[in-house]
Amino acid sequence: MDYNKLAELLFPQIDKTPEDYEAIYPPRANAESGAVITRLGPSPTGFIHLGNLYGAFVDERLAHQSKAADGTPGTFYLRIEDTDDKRYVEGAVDTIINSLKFFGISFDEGAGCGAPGCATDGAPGEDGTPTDAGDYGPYYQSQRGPIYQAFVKSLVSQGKAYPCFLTEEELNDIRAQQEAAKETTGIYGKYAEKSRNLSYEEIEENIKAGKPYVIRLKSKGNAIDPANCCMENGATCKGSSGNVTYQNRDGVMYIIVNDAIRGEVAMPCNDQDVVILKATGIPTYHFAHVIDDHLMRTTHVVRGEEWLMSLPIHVELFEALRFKMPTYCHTAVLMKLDDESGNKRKLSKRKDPELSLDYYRNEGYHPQAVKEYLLTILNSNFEEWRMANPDADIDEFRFTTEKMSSAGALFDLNKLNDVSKDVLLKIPAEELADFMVDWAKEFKPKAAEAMSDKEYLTKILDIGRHDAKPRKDLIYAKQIFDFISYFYDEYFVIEERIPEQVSDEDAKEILKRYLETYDHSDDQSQWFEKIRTITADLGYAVKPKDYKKHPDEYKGSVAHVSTVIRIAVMGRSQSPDVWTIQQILGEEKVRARISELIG
RNA sequence: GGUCCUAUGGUCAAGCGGUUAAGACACCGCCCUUUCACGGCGGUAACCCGGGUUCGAUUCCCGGUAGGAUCACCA
Repeated sequence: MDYNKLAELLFPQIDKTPEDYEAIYPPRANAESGAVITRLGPSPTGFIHLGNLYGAFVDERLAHQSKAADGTPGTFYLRIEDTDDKRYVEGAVDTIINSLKFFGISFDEGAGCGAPGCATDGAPGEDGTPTDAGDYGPYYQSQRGPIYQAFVKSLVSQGKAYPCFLTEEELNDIRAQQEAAKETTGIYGKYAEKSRNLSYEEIEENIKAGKPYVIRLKSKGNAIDPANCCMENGATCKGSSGNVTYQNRDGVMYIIVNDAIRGEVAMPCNDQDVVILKATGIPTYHFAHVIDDHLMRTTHVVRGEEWLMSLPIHVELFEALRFKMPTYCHTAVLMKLDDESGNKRKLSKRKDPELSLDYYRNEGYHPQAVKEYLLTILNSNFEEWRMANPDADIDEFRFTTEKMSSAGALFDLNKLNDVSKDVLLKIPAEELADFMVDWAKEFKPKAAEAMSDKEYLTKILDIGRHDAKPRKDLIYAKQIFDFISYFYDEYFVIEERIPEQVSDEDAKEILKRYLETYDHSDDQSQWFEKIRTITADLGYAVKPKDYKKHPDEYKGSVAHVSTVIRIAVMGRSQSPDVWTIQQILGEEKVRARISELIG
């Protein structure tokens, strides 16, 4: 078989060679001297979830905390993996960029990153989508067809790949047969022979007949010769961290890959003649990954654990193409405890609203809090670091893949809330006020109206935050609004009953006397002194301990008296310091609310 | 089913041949306190099972078990 002739038959329109593309996309200067190049490769389904954020965060940190010899940081770029045309959703790229930007993650390069001057290609459509930026584009896989095909052509001309005309029915039959015989499914070994052994004439005939076909990799399978591949000509599989070795285990050839998160991972070599180019001329993920990450000069591939099992395919592809392998970082899957089974399971799009990034925006979690929480499950030593450096910027933390857990972490809302309390405490009240209003405008418009007085809102949010032991009761916007809603008349309601120690008559009397003696200009101790007086006059204990010790001698204590006032002014029995609240509320409102209750 | 990954309290996790097996969250109790929150102190609670290796295994090896991942012209 003349493979060159076959390649020409299959790809007559392709005139560029791999060498041409190597020249168009030269190695990156920063990566050459140690900087890390990472990428996010989402498919444009429009759904971006916590797992994406988790991965993106790893990518971003890895790239941006690395530096080349001259101090230039690494590069983090966005590549859209839209080889599956069925899944494209309009506006998805904007959604991805904006969602991540909300969490403080931005790209240096790639799809939709439109920095002026350096764009080498445009985003699809003339609909005003931002243009792409960078010298390694196109950044949409759907636009890279000729590039992939040039490499496939080269593979075919070397006899490393071949066309396959198997129909869907034939494929199904083979699978059924394999399943019945309890064999591994797929096209490999003897199942591949039929297509592998097609003569040039047969192929030509099929093509003339218009039969659809795919291009498959001619896998070396177990027959791969370790002495004669990776180790040879230093620039192939033997990657930057020297991370693939072969090992014969009882006649089965294994690859051992050094994963930056998991350490050494051993798997049998690939023996499947996987599809690399679909009938449409578009590559499969496997092929696109290998070509793109090589040509775009990615140094670290961060992706979910679900890709681990296809690593042997990628290794063989890198080998066949003589590319240097990147360092792989296979992250653990985010898990959740299933309510029904009690088992850990992958967070699911359908069942778990907290998987969606929108959930956090809806509830009004601050992006910093989510980020901080993510880091606590991402790197086991982060919490320790945070305790030692409570005020340091999160980016000062030295993130390492070694400290990442390889087991799936359970998502813990409690922990998020706890982290959030501390994060919000460090954000100035004024900024928090803006955050609240922005959130409300989007999710609770009426509340946004209520909170329109920013000065007032700022004072409210700042209550008790500057003491030696500051309050930490602000967690997320929805919760915060519930927490402070009584400051706004339109949301003020009496939610609780007066304590049972206080009779209705006493309650009225307490409020009456409170109102009579109320002086808005009293300082806190003058104000409380008056409450003590009322307390004693009506037969309640001024010291709660006295009541506790001698419950028979008093009706109740100053705590109960205070609660009555609390309910009158706040509508609830639990709140921060009453005096402070009244100062913010203003005399008019205080008097009005109490009068209202006395009737 | 094949292959791979993982296995320390309810959760996240230190540990990397000898420890009273850290810490954080949650939970419970006490203290502080006019309520709540914060804070302080204390408490309940863990090395999946069975074999080896070793003077000694949570730690190393093998086997089970359990959970997860994956077996497409989807990524």
